[in-house]
Amino acid sequence: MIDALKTYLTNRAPLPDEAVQRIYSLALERRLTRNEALFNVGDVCRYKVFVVKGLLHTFNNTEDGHEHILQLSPENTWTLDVESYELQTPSRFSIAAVEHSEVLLWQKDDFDMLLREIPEFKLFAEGLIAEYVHSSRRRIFEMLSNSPEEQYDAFIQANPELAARLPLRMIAAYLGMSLKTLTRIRHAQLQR
Amino acid sequence: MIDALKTYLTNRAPLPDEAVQRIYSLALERRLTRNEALFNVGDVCRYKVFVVKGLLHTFNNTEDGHEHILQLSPENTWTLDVESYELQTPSRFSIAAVEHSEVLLWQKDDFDMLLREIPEFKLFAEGLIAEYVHSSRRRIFEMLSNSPEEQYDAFIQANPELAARLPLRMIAAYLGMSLKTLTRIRHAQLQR
DNA sequence: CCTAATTATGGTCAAATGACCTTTTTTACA
DNA sequence: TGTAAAAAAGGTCATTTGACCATAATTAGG
Repeated sequence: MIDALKTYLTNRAPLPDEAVQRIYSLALERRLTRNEALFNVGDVCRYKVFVVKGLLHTFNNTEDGHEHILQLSPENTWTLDVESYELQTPSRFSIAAVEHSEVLLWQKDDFDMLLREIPEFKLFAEGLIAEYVHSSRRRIFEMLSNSPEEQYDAFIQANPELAARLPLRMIAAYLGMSLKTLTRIRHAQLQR
Repeated sequence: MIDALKTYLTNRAPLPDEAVQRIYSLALERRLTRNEALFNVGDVCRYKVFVVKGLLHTFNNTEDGHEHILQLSPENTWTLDVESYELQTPSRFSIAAVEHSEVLLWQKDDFDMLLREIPEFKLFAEGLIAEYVHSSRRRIFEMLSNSPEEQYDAFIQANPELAARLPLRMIAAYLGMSLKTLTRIRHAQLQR
C-alpha cells in the first residue's frame, strides 16, 4: 500500500521521501470486505483513515429504518468521524466499506506527532480541511436550493465514476430522498 | 468595538494583551444598517469578518426568486465566504445585515500576518475551523434525516434567541422549506 | 404616532413525495 | 455456474409540499 500513498502524497504535497516513509511507518494497514465496518455508531473513531482502494461510506441508520449517508470516500481520499476522533467521544456514525477496500490507519497520537514533525504535512492537512469546508458549504447550498432531480443530476455530473459503483439506494441515501423518488426521476429522464 | 473583541478573545483564547491590541490595530470598523450588504454575489470577499453586534446572513437568491440562507452570524461569531476569500474569486453568496450590526474587518494579507505572528491566535483559528466542520456535518445530517417539523424544532431549541430575531421567512430559507410549510407546522403545534 | 412596507396567516388546488407492496432484474459468492 | 440475496422498477394510495392568491397582523422608520 505504500506505493499508493507515496504516489498520492508526492502528487499533492512537496514532501521529502523520508517524510513519506515516516508517515507510512506509523500507519496500520487494513483490508475490508464489502459491508465490513471500520467502526459502528457508539464506538470511538480511533483512526484517521486514508482510502487506498475501494469505497467507504459514513452513515447512520435512524430509528425509522432509513439509512442516511453523510460522506462517501473513494480511493485517494480521507475519512473519519472528526467529532469523535478529535474529542475521543462515541461516534454518531458508522463507517463501512461499500466494496472491498484497503485502508491505512493512523492513531490520533501518531498523526498529531507527524503534523508537528513535518511542517509541509501540516500545511497539506490544512489544505484538505479547507477543501472539506468548501465542499460542505456547496453541499448544504445544493440541498437548500436544488430540487431532487437537480441534486441527482449534479451528483452524477460531479461523480460519474462514483455513481456507477453505488447502488441507487445509496445515492438516494446520500441525496436525502427516497429510492422511489430517484427511480421516478430516472424513469422520467428515460422518456426524453 | 475593541472592548467587545477583547472580551471575546480573552474568554476563549489565551492571548497576551499586546496580541489583542495588535489584532485590533489591523481591523477596520464598519456599521451596517438593516439589509445593508457587506458584499454581493459576484464580488470578491475581501475581508474576514467578526460580528461585534447584530446579525448577518450569508445567502443567495436563485433565479426562481427564492432566497436560501447558508449561514447566520450573530454577535461574537465570524463570517466570510471562505471560498471567495481564500482564492480571491467572485463569491456565489451575498452577506448582509439582518438587523443593525457592527463588524470588524481584516484584509486577508493582514489576517494571514497575524496568524503567522501570533501562534496562539493561529491555534485559536484552527479551533474555530474545527467547530465549523462539526456544525456543518451536523447540519447536513439533520437535513438528510429530519422532517421539516423536526428541523424547525431543532433549530428553535438550538437557537431560541436567534429565532426570535429572525423573520419566519428567513428561518424557512435557512431550513430549506417554504414559508407555507413553516406556517403550517406552527399552526399544527398551536393546536396541541 | 402614522403610514407604507413587510411579514405572517389562510384557502385552494395541483404536483411531488413517501409508504407499502409486488414483480422483475441484477449481482454476489459458495 | 447456479442460486439465494440484493437491487431496481413499478403500482397504488394517502400525505405533504409548494404555487398562487388574498387578507390580516405587525413593524420599520420618518
